[in-house]
Amino acid sequence: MKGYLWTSGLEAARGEGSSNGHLAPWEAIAIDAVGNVIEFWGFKRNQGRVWALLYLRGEPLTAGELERELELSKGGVSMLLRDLERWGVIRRVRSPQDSAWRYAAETDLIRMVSHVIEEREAGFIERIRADLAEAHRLAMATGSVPREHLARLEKMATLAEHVERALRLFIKTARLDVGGILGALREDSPRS
Amino acid sequence: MKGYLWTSGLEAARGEGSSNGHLAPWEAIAIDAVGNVIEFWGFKRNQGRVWALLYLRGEPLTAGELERELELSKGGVSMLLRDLERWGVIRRVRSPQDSAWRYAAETDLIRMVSHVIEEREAGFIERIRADLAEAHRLAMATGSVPREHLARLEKMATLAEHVERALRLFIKTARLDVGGILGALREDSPRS
DNA sequence: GGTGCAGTTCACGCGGTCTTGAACTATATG
DNA sequence: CATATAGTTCAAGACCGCGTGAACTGCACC
Repeated sequence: MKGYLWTSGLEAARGEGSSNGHLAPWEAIAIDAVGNVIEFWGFKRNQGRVWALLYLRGEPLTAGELERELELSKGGVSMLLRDLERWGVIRRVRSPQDSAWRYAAETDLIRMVSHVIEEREAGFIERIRADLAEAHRLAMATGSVPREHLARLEKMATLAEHVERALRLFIKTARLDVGGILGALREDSPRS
Repeated sequence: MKGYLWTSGLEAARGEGSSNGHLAPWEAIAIDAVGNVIEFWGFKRNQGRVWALLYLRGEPLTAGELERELELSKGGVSMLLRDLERWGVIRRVRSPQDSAWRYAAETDLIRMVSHVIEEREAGFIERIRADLAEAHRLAMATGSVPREHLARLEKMATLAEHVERALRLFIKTARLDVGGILGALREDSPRS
């Protein structure tokens, strides 16, 4: 399994073929670890795995390669790449003579996560607030709602506000904290 | 964390007339809102709903009442109460002459959430770290792994550390922040 | 126009999670 | 001890999201 029709000049230099369709064991482990983290954060596991592979390899890969290495379907890869690109975590690069797109990992995975979570959470909180407000309105309109019941509802709303604040603060600090190591992920010394 | 798109509680409450026991529309909305939050945090939606009803009502309810009001099954209520009680968010109280237990909401919902999340996250991070370490070990043992690949793997590990730190910090601050309003949930001041 | 390949879209099926409902245990009461 | 009611457990099934694979589009080159 050495010769590839589709990888002619570019890869020839790194002859040792580890990419015949299954990952090196250590890669598999690391990639799955990232997949788990990403899943924990509410994304798809395979989104994380795709990013991880691209990042670990360092060089842009084609959709076909991702498909083979990660054992995913064509359609699946397409959708995953779509999402990742829209979120700005991977970059589409046109390869010189090859007719296929290639994808490269951006280093700001975290910024994506925090950004998307921030948006998601914004809409989320928004809805909660709206619902609680509506509940309050209805309760008032009803008229016959005991005073302390209303009071508890109001307290609930303030609780929501506080939780919201805590969440926002977290995202902000996470951004800052992690932002500090963005440089660490970046290729500071491209000596290859 | 799968459903950050739920059908708005506003309509949900109006749809099905009142075949339920006697859950006021405004209660339904507020309760569902809490359920959504709780679900967002990785728990079961109905755990949040149960707590919310108990909290809003202010007085202890029996399992049967919960079953009726929230339209849940007997078995389901049993399991939900079990979890909630173990986490210390509700309290089992013996009622004077009635032969059934009653359950009352504790006010430290958040402490539970942060506590459980903390534990969950601790084990989670632990495993990620172990996985990455293992990947690194394997990669080293393999011998033929390019240096920059190894370097990226290491960077990944440090990223993980930073994320971990950010998470811990979040939980801590959330605890503190929310702790401040525990008093607000308690039965003293009607207004925030 | 035709062939081949890259990429996209989407209905379906699989797998995992939550809920149900019934069988079971526990406890009280006459 | 028989009966009733409260509470628990668990297999079966409802439910839902994800990935698959096939049909489709688009593009390039012959």
